[in-house]
Amino acid sequence: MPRVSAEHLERRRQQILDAAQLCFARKGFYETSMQEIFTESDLSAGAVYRYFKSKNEIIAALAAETTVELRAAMTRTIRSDPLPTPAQLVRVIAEYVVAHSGPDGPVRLAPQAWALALVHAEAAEYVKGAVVAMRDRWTEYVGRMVQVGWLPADTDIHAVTTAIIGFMPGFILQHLIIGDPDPETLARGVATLLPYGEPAAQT
Amino acid sequence: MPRVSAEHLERRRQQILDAAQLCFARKGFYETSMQEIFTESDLSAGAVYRYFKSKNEIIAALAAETTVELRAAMTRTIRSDPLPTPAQLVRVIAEYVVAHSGPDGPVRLAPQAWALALVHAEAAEYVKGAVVAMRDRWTEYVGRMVQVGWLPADTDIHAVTTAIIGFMPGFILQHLIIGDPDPETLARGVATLLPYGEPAAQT
Amino acid sequence: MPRVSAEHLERRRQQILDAAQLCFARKGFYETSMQEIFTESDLSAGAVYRYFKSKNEIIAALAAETTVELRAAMTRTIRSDPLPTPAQLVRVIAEYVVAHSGPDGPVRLAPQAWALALVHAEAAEYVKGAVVAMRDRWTEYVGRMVQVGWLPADTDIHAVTTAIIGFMPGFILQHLIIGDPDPETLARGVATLLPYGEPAAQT
Amino acid sequence: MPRVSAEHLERRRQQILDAAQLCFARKGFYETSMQEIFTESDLSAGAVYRYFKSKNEIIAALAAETTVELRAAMTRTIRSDPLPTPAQLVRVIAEYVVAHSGPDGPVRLAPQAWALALVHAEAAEYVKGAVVAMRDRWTEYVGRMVQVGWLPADTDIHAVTTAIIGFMPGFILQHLIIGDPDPETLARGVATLLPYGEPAAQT
DNA sequence: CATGAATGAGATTTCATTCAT
DNA sequence: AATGAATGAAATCTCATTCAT
Repeated sequence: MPRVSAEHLERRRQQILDAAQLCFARKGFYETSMQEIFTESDLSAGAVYRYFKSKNEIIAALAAETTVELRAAMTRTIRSDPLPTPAQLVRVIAEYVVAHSGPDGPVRLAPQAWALALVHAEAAEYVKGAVVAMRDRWTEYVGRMVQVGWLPADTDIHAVTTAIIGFMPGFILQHLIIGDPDPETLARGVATLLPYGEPAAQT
Repeated sequence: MPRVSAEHLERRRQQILDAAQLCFARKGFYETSMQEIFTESDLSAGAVYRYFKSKNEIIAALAAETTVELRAAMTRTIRSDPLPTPAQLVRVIAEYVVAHSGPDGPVRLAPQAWALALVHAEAAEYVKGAVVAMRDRWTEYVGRMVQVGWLPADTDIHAVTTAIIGFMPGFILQHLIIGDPDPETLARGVATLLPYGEPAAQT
Repeated sequence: MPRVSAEHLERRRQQILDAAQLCFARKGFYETSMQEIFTESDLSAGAVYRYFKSKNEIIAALAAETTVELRAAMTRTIRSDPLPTPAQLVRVIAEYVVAHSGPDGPVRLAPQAWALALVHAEAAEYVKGAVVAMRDRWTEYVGRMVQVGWLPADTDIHAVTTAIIGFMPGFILQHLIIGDPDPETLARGVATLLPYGEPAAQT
Repeated sequence: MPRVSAEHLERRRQQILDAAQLCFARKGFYETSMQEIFTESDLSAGAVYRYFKSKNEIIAALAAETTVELRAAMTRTIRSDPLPTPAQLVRVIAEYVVAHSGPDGPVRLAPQAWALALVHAEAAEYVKGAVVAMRDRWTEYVGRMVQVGWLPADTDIHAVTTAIIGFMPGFILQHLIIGDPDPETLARGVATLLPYGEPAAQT
């Protein structure tokens, strides 16, 4: 069926990425064979290889695409008015994480991408890109914390970002590995530590 | 009536684990072949397989052992007197991380172990064990924060632990993937957020 | 009632053969993919397969056609008057070889066709046909050598042909593989061995 | 069965090369799959790959080894006393060729190696080496032809070598592709062309 | 106890060919 | 007539593991 539309091509690409994401979330990059991706995507080997030159290229495309949505959610949240408290922000994030951490969920790819970055020079590049992009959102947020007076005017924004960003991987790992914490708990903990804007905090 | 002493056996085991740790830190669990472990350990295939039934068993043994030292450092620190501030504590941790993040360093195994846990049911067990053990240290620390009055008496210790523990994976990932942050910066950021015990904090 | 003219069909066929010849000369029959032929010929897969049933059919068509031109050159030369000396004849051949041995040149197909003939029964047929046709020219030439008295009247023409024909593959292989000999050198060597008609030969 | 002797290793290597030679002679380099070599050699994939890093390495080893014997035969012949006539020399060669041209014979590798050299840069190196080594024997022979007075003292030995060497590939190709000529015929043809030392030649 | 040669299933990728549009 | 997306068999090579010596 040649002469197909650009949409058709894009749909196929997405079909492959969707299948790969499910497989990778379930079994990881290494233990997922290409054969499983063929099966899951209902496509033949040749078809998949028409859209992606290699397994690594699929991984790269997924890594690039996966964090986009989470970043967008963060951007929306930190730009809302009034500025959300840290507890409110991490709650949004944590809820996103919980919602996308099912057995097939894309959040499960994050730790795998981090691990891959340590071992694969090319992967390191794009994973780093995704992490830096995410950190930029946090930097923006910390900047606004200063603006609203929650942090002193002379705050080292970079330093605070370095610290505060940890809430996110901290929650992801606890949720995925231990399983227990819920957004509510995390938000309560953050509210205790950083009681900005709380009614009667830090007497 | 063993021909060789128990020490000998233990020495061999450690020799293999040391070699494996170097290899895994460099290339990851999957891209390290057993052959590389044989070479790095100066042992033959048969010898290695006498001490470990499979590659997975080596991975398991390493994943179980890797965080031992870091946990010990944490325990020492949080039990020291007077109680270190959060900034002081994360600085100790971050310095340990930096010191053990070289191309061969055991800290590089941590993200790989996290990823493995998501994909391998058996691994999930012992990685979870290590993470829980680590979290127990943080729980102890948060408890002491309440004791010294940095946090209210009615603090939800579990919730605060869930939040504060994030500083550690946050720093590990930033350091390993982006490369830039140093313990000094992290400590400054934490001190800004949690200025307990700081000379002239939060006027 | 064909929609397109016979010329059109023939033109397409030739377009494909030309492209294939370039590809095969560069990379050989096996390492040339059909895709490369599609690209080189600016035709689609479907189009090429309309004119040739298979890759083997393209190879066959080319192998059959490649030596046509060289045979024609030989025919012209050996029928010229006066009869060229062996040295003169091989010089003509060698010059043709050199002129058509560029990275794309059709002469590069000859050794590949010889190799193919050893391995592929069908190919063996038409390669043999081409070789026999070429040998017929040499037989004709040797016959004329006898006629002009360079060889005894009772010469075993078949035997001499068997021997003298070797100058051609000898030169082709040396030229393609080693690269050095030039027509001049070959002609001088042949003139030394077979000094018929040379001004002051073989005192 | 570790700790095996060097002979054992050498035997295995040869076992693989022997199997490969049979396969390649029958089906050619490209149409022989590694699986066929495994089967023919009664070895597993892993075993073969312990001795040769790749299929190309097997081809290379064979190409290097195959002409050794023929070269040795030539050397013996051209150094014998009295100096053989060209007809005698080519007869020896042709007999060797016929004896080793069976369906499995190593001579069948020669045209394949020539073709490979045109297409594979690395192969070009060692095939060229083999061809040059062979040509060196002919150069030596032509030198001796001059010494015994069959050729003038001022003969361009290189040029004559370039020409005379052709008898060999000429016979190989005719024998393998057409099938008919026998050493006897070739020798008669050469004797007619180059009647040195013949009882009553060239009246 | 130690060795390391051997196994063989399985991984990724390619490619000639087909056929719906 | 032409397109080119899709097929799926097959190819090369790797690697955890075993066991005769």
